[in-house]
Amino acid sequence: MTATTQASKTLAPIEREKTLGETAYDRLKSAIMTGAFKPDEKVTVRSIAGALNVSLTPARDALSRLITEGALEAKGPKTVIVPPLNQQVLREVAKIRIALEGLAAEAATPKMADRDIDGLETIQATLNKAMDQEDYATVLAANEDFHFTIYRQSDMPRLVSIIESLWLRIGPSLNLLYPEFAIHRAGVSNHTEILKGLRRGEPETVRAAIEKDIKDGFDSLSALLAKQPD
Amino acid sequence: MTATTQASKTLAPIEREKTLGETAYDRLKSAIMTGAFKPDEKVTVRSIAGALNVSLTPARDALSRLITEGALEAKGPKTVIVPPLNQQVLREVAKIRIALEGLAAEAATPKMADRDIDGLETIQATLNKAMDQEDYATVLAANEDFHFTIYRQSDMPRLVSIIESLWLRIGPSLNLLYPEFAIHRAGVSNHTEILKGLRRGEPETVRAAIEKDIKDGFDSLSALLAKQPD
DNA sequence: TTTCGTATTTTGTTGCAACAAATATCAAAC
DNA sequence: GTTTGATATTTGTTGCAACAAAATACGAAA
Repeated sequence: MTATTQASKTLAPIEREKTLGETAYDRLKSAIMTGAFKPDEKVTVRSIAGALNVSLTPARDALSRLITEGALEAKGPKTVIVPPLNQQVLREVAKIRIALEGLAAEAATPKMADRDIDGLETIQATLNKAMDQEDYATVLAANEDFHFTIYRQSDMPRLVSIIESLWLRIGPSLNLLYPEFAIHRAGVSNHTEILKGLRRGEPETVRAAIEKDIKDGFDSLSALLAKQPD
Repeated sequence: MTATTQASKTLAPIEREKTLGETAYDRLKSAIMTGAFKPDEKVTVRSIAGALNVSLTPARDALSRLITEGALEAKGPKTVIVPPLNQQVLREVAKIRIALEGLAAEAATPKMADRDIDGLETIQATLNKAMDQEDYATVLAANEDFHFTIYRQSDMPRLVSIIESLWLRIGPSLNLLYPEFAIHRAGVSNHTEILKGLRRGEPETVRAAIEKDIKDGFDSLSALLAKQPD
């Protein structure tokens, strides 16, 4: 056995430093997702560049990618905004989410090991606790964690990344409309049902519960949106 | 009635000249879709810039967006390729397509007017004729036209653009594997069934036919892929 | 107070150069 | 022939300046 073969068992591949553009993209994406920008807020290349302390190039890079993904929207020729949510967009996104997250959940179910489900229950405990403490930022983060921990087990990376872009589309408004949204505690019973289905290894049960979770969320958001001044 | 109101009925909005980056993106996308690049072929910023006669900036812009969409793939830190299709990717894309194109077709059915369906039949005639003449480039273009003419009627623009990115993912290989693929003439009877369902206004019929069309295409491609040297 | 035209400022786009890193090339040694 | 290693070339990234176009602020007129 040669040295290289031995090494290959020990050494992890060198973590390649991401490019500035990539980092800017990640940071911006996460900022949008956690509601750092309000819907309709203007986002300029120079403001991003300044905030991240990089030149125009990587900032522009990040913006352009987020626009392609639909997380940002070109309103005028020189104005990029965080797209606001209206009933029509919300309805469309909900329909797509039901189709795709249902698919992901169904595919993931047979691949979830018991320890994976244990992890999910830990996440759900975090969510519940944060809900009691009215720590809504943590609630949202835990909810996202809960869903994507399942989806990632589907072994369908392209599917997961499409779902991500859909979440990105409602993230800003979700953050804005919380805490009102949270009062309903809509998700709790659905999550319990999801966990039950996973334990039993019943893909159809999990799919149904996921679909109901999305529908409930849609109803709450839709109602809130209707009351919104605009 | 004022002059502006009259004008609004006659004047189309001024066609805003696209940016170079945008144009580069469109051109590159269409080139990929029509199989101008072979799978695994390397694509460099400078080669694109040279071919389109623009500087690095717009070319880089276009590349970066296509990578985000998954139409191109970063292999190494400095190598971008047209992603080759393997069984696993093909299977995943097929599952997503069935979910999404089924949804789009179902949503589009009640919104298709008779004249829209007439247009579809014209497209299908073009497809059949091109098939007889073994003009496969036209066959592929007509097939794409047929599907997206339906999907666009769904009035779900985000859904359509996700579907587009999925087609982009298999486009290059599809072009490569034609004409063998075409021999099966797989799509013809499915398209007939789609048209029938549309005429009758039966969303479920259309969905089923679309799903079968995708499945048949998947089977053919999968078989061809299995015989592929690589 | 509102509307409209003008001036000022802000902003995106594009090209380009410099740099570092990755890739390709090729000759020598086994 | 195959592998190794050094060298040369190609390549992506980043910052920056110049420009044109758009957004904004401002002020005058109604």
